[in-house]
Amino acid sequence: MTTFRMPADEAEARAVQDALRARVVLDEPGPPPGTGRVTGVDVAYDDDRDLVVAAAVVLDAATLEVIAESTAEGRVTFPYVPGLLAFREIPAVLSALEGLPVDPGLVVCDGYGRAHPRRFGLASHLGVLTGLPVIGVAKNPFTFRYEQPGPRRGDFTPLLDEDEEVGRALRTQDATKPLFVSVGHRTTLDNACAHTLALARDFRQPETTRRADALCRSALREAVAGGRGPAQGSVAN
DNA sequence: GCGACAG
DNA sequence: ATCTTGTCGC
Repeated sequence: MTTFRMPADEAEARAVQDALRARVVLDEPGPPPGTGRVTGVDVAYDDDRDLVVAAAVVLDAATLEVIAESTAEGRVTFPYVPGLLAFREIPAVLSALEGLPVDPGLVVCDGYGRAHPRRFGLASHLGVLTGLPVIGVAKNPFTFRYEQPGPRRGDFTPLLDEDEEVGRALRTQDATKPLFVSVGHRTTLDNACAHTLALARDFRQPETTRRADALCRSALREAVAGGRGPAQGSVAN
């Protein structure tokens, strides 16, 4: 596990991305969908109180039942800058992952992996730092181009930066807006899409993202209501 | 120079 | 991400 260093400014952050990009592993297929564990991570903010709360929720990949969950509070240490989201989210996400009592298996995060201006989005960064297989599932296409996929669940089209396929626009439910899937670390794009579809069995968003989103939001509300400073907690089933 | 821009 | 009422629908 590589240690995270907070860059002093945006130029340094971009340099870090350029340096770490070489460590991304793209020639492993990753774990097969429907087996082992899958973990969703997400982050909620209260910028006024300078508070950030991350959540990690581990699911059984076959049943989508919750196996374990963990939250971590922290202080906001980096602004939101398009292309530099990882520096805002990763410190709290790493803390939440470290609080888990079990191995996370495949990690699913909100945002991008290779679908990034420097091919090193949040999912890639998190993968390199933890060594875990990671995929990125985003709700919008950022700056990339794509053709509208077919109307049915499972239909997809390439997400393009110029002529390069950096991800896919994937329809996870009939007649809903597509999600944007890209590889983070130690997975292939085919496998990342297969996992996303398996996890989006009942809703447009993957179950991992839904659970992590709900957990970090409620943990943030509790932190604000209790007026507490940064704390951490986890539970297992 | 201006606008667009994951969460 | 976050600020927010009512409202359509299962």
